[in-house]
Amino acid sequence: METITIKDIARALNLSTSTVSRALRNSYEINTETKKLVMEYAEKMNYRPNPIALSLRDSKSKSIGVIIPEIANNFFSQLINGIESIAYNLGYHVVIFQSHESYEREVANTNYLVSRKVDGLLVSLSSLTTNLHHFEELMEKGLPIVFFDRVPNEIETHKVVADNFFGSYEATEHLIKTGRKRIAHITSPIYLSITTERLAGYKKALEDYGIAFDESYVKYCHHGGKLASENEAAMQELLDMAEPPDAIFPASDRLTTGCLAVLQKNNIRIPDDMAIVGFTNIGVAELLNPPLTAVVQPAMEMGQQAVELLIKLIEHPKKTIEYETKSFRTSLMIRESSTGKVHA
Amino acid sequence: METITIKDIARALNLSTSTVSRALRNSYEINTETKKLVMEYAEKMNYRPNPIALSLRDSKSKSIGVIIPEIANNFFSQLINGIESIAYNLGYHVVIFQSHESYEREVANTNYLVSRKVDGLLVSLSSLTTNLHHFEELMEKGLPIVFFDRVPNEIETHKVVADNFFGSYEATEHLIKTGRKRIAHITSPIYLSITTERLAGYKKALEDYGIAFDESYVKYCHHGGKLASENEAAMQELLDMAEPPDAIFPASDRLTTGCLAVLQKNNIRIPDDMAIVGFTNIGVAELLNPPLTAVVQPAMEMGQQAVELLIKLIEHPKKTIEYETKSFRTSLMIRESSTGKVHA
DNA sequence: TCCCCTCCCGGCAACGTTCCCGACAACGAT
DNA sequence: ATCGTTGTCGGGAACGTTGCCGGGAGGGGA
Repeated sequence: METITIKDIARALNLSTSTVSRALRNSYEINTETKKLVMEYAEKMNYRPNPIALSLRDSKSKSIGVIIPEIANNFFSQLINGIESIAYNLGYHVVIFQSHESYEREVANTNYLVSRKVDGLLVSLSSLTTNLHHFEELMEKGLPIVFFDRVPNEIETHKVVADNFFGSYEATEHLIKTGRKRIAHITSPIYLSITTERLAGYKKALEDYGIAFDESYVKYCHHGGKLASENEAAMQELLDMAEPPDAIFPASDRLTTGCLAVLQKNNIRIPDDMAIVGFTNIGVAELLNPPLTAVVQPAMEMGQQAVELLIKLIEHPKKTIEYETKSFRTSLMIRESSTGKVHA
Repeated sequence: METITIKDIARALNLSTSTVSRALRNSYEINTETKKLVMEYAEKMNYRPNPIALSLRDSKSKSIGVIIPEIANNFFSQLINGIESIAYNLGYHVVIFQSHESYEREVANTNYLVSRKVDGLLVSLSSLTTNLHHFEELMEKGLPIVFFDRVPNEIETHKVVADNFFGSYEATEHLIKTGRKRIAHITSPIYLSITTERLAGYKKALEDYGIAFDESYVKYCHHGGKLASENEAAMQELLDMAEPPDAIFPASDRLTTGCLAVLQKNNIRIPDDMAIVGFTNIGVAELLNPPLTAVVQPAMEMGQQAVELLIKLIEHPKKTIEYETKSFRTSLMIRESSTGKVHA
C-alpha cells in the first residue's frame, strides 16, 4: 500500500512540500513551469491526495451520512439511488446506515457517523423514535441535517416528503368511488409524521364522501422485523370483526406485503371480498396476484432533492436560510386489486 | 462542533498528552490514581477519540468497502444485512457502493474506497467487468479483498458463493420431473462465474435425464437498467420459436421479474403454457401471480461469512493462509409457477 | 545608488493521536 | 556513598496536507 504523497513529490523534484501543494492547486504564486513539472510528475506517479489528512486538517470529510430504517425496501433503495447519483457528481461520499426501526441503533449510528466527521446527515426516522435529543444536539452544534419521508415536526430544518395527505386521500377516494364502504387503514405508529398525514388524508376522503370514520378500522403497527406478527394480528382482528372491512389500505411497503400474505393465507379473494390499495413502491406490483393498485412515491427524486438541500446547507452555512419542506406528489397506479376487472 | 480532545484533557489536568493517552489506554506505566483521574474526567466530558486522527496515524480506518451491482435487489440487500450485523459487532464500519453493472463505476468506486483507506474490500463483480486489473493491483499492494456471489476465477483469495451448480441442477431437475421437455435458460453474460456455474448445472440435469441440450434455448442478457429491453427481446425470441419452450429458468432476480412481465404482457398462462422457476431471493415470491417457484440463496449467511473472512484477512495479514471458497447450498421453494396446482 | 515591489519559493505550525526516548525521583543493594 | 532498578511522567516526532509568514532575487523608478 505504498501510496505516493506530496512529500515524495517534493523530494523527487527538489522542492518544498508547500510548493508542491500550491502547484497542484494551481496557485497563482507558482511559476508556470514549476507547476507543469509538478503536475506532470504527480500525474505520472498517480498521486491522489490523502482524504484522511485533509479531513483531519479542516475537519471536513466530503461525505454525508444516511440513516434509514432499512435497505431491503424498494422505497428506500430507490431513494438511495437518487442520493448517490447527486452526491457522486458533487464530490460527496455516501455512508449508509440502517436503524432497523430501532431507536438505540439510530442513536448509535448517529454517534458513529458524527465521530467519523460526516459533513451532514440525511435521516428518515425509525418507527420507534420518539426522543429527538440526539439530532437536536447535533443541530445546535451546527451539523446540517435534512430529514426525509419520516420527518419530525419538532425540528426546524429542510425536509423532503411525499404529499402523504394527497396520496392517501386519492387512494381512499378511489376505493370509495369503486364502491367500498368499510375501508380499513393499517398504518405505522402514530408518532410518525407519515402516519398522521396519511391518516388525515384517509379521514378527509371519508368525510368528503359522507362515510363515518370508525376508529376500529384503523390499526397501528410497527414496521420492524420481529414485529411482523403485529401486522398479522391486526389483520386478523379486522377479519374477525362483526362487520369486516371490504377494503384495506396499508400505509407502507412492509405493511402492504404483510397484509397480502395474510389475505392469501385466509383465502380471501381480492378484490371480490376485499379490495386493497398499498402505499408502496414495490417493483413487482403488477406481477402480484392480483396486480396491486399502489400509491407510488417518486423515491428517486425525493432522494435527489434531499441531498441537494443538504449539500447546500453544508456549503453555505453562514446564510441564515429559510428552511423549506419540499413535498412531492404521489401517483396512484390503479390495477386489479382494487377494481376487479379481468382476473386470470 | 467543539469536540474535546486529548490535549484539552491534558491541559485541564495539568498533564502531558502522552500521559493522558496512556492513561486512557490503561497503560501499566501510569499511576493508578492518575489513570482514574483522567478516565473520570474523560467520561465526564464525553471524550471520544478522533477516528480520523487514528486513521491518519496508522493508516487503518476500521472500515470496509462493499461494491455490489445494485442495492435495489433483494439478494444484495439481504446480503448487506448480513455484512452489517457482523461488521458492526467487530467494530467495523461498512461503506456501500453500487457499480450499477458498469465497469467504469466499479473502477471509480474501487479507487475512491481505496483513497478513503478502507481496510479491505468486499466485492461482487459487475456484469460488464472483464478486466480485473484494478483488483489485482490492489491485492498485490496487500489490500485484502473477498469476493462473493460473482467471483473471478483469475484472482486467488477468499470467496463466498452459493452452490450455483446444485441450485441450477435442482431447479432444472424439478422442471423435468414435472413433465417439461423444452426448458429455456435466461442468464447473465457468460464471463460471470454465476453464469457458467448455473449453466453447467442446467446442462448436467438435462444430460442426466436424457434431454438434448439446445443452445437456442439459452439466452445471455445483462442485468443493468437500460438493458432491460435486452431481456424482453430475448424472451420474445424464445416465444417466437417454432418450438417455443414449455418452461423457463431465469438465473437472477432481475431476469426473473423481467421474464414474468413479458409473459404477463403476452397473456401466457403460467404454468399451463409455460412453467417458470426463478433463481431469486425476491421477498414476495409467494404473492406473485402465480406464486413463484424459486431457488433461494442464503444471502444473509453469505454476507456474514464473507465479512468474517475479510476481517480475518485484515487482522492477521502475516499468516500466509490457504485461501478458501465457501459454498452455500441453495434451497428450492416449490410453488405454483412450476407445478400448477390450484390457481385462483 | 537606493528603495520598493513583484515573483517565487521554503520553513513552520497545526489538525489529534500514539510511540519512542529519555528524565527524574525514590529505593534497595552493594 | 555509589549504582542499578522501578515507577511515573514529559518531550518530540510522525502520519499528509495547507496556510501563514518570511525571504531572496530581480526589476523598475526616483
